[in-house]
Amino acid sequence: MDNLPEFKAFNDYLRSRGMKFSQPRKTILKLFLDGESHKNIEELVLEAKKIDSLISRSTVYRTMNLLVICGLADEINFNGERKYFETVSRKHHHDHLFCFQCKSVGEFHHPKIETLQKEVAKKNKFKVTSHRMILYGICDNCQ
Amino acid sequence: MDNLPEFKAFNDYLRSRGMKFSQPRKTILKLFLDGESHKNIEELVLEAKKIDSLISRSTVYRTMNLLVICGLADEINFNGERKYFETVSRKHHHDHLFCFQCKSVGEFHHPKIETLQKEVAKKNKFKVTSHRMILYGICDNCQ
DNA sequence: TTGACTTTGATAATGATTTTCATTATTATT
DNA sequence: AATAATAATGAAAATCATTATCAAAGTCAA
Repeated sequence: MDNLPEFKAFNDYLRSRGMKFSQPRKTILKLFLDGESHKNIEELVLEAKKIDSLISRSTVYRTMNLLVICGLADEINFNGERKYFETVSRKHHHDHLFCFQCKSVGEFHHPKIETLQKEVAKKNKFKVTSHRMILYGICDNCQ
Repeated sequence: MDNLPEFKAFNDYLRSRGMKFSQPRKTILKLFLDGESHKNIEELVLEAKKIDSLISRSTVYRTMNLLVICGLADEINFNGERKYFETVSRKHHHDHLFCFQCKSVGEFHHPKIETLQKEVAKKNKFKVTSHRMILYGICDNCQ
């Protein structure tokens, strides 16, 4: 588990600024990487408490913020809903399908759309640093 | 001013459920329709107070929520930033360019992308009710 | 003018997130 | 080991945007 590239990356990041890769941080990183690829704080807190009931909500927030800062996690705001985190490193870029019914988050990737986005950016002389595309609706299961 | 279609629509909506098209509501609707096409609550409150210093933040929130419910306003969440409102009725659908520097909001429309989105939805058996696409970065001016 | 509404502003409540702070852990140095 | 320096933690308080509450004021038909 500890030999995943994210463990090394987070460890490096922390060490490089005199911070520690503590046990709570390891637990939270592990949970973040495992299972469902989109988790919100509430889910992470619940899972963390199952493993170590002493881990506090504060620490989950703090750790997730660190992961975002050091580029290992991405925040996504689905309209209105509470914010979600997803892993950055292991996946290629993708966009989202958000189901209003079951709140599940699907993913898709469409290279042609990416190309057209770049075209749009160029036409508007806009320097894109990131982009986000979300289709809202009802997923196959919920229909 | 009062003969804009939005005034008629809001008036109809309110009357139809025994509500009043009060002066504060008129002022807020006017501000919402005027000028910048993307405004957040803070901007609306400031502008409203300039016109009528008695208008409260509560009334701005309440009125904007009514406008969203009756379909005259749309809420957009740019990642992290506070939520923005935009007019629904007068514009065709479009997507957004959000500048991190000056927080300005540009718009674009690309029919081909829309087509590809529908294609993606179909492939995933996902029933789309709305979608949102935002390019984040630095606008022409700020570069 | 009365009575039955609706609207309003001020204020309190809420919910998610961040900050504070006293305590506990970790680590390097003696 | 003991110590000192610094970081991490949990609990609780603070913050921020938003929503709900409520008493007072406004509207309007009968």
